[in-house]
Amino acid sequence: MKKISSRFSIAVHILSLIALSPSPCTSDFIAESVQTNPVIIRRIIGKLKKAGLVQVRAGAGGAYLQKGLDEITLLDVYRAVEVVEKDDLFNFHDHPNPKCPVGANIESVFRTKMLQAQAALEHELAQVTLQQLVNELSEKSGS
Amino acid sequence: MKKISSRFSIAVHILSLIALSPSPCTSDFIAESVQTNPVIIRRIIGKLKKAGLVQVRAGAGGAYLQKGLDEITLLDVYRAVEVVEKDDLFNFHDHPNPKCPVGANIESVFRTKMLQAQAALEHELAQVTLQQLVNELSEKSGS
DNA sequence: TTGGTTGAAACTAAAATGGTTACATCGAGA
DNA sequence: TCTCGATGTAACCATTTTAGTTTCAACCAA
Repeated sequence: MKKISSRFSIAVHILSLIALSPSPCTSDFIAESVQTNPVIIRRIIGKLKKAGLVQVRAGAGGAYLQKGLDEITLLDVYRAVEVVEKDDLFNFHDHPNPKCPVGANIESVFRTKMLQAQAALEHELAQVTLQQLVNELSEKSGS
Repeated sequence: MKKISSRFSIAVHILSLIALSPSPCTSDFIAESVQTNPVIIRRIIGKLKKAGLVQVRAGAGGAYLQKGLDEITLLDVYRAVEVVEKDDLFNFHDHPNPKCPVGANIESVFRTKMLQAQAALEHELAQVTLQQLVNELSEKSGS
């Protein structure tokens, strides 16, 4: 395949950093923790902003959470960074031959199964809030 | 992201075709139902063969199932076509900064959650056998 | 022996990703 | 008000993956 983009993991990293850092989080500061280019960070923050998860102080600099940590789930982040379009994790091959009994019906049958699998994945993501994640992070860095 | 390769859906198509077709399934015949190039089909059949799911008559032509329909799950197929490496659906960004409390620990915390989500997806795939899928296909094409 | 088939290599085109540079714009503080 | 740092984009580039195509040697059954 291809894996799910690292945008997702970077976005989670960014949000955790904003949540835990007392100082204002500029894209430069965040880029140093993620170890990538500040533009990459800004691009992802842009998506998080569009999803209403964070807010950015233009000019002054720094990103801030727009919701409580326990109001943001991993699914929200996953959706925000457009890891996949809704209901579209699995690629289907285009236009099977409709004259063939298998080709004519495989799509709808297979798609149903795939939607179930995808729903299971998303359900799992929806179970985890950033609050839980940050708590675990704090425990680890504390010990 | 990127979506999960259509190899997966094509592989399922191929196996269903083999299961349902009375005549021998050559890559040309299959390619016509899938509506793609025969070489694409052979490449995927090669992977299914490596996974022990099908067997091919070299020279003569035609692919045949090597296991019972109820012994093959969608997870088997998913793994066979190497949709993703094991435990690797989600991409993690490389080398976060270990000097940062978040960067140092985000990977292990996040990865745990991702493995759970991936396990949920794979569990769902493991629930569906080709037998079920073929049954549903038959019902549809019969009606 | 011949014809149809597989298996594999080599190549192409398109798309997605991650990364980089450059720059206009904004806004808070001196 | 001016300046400096930060954001938001656009434009580019290299790499990887995918899907598709052509070509051809090897194989085997009739």
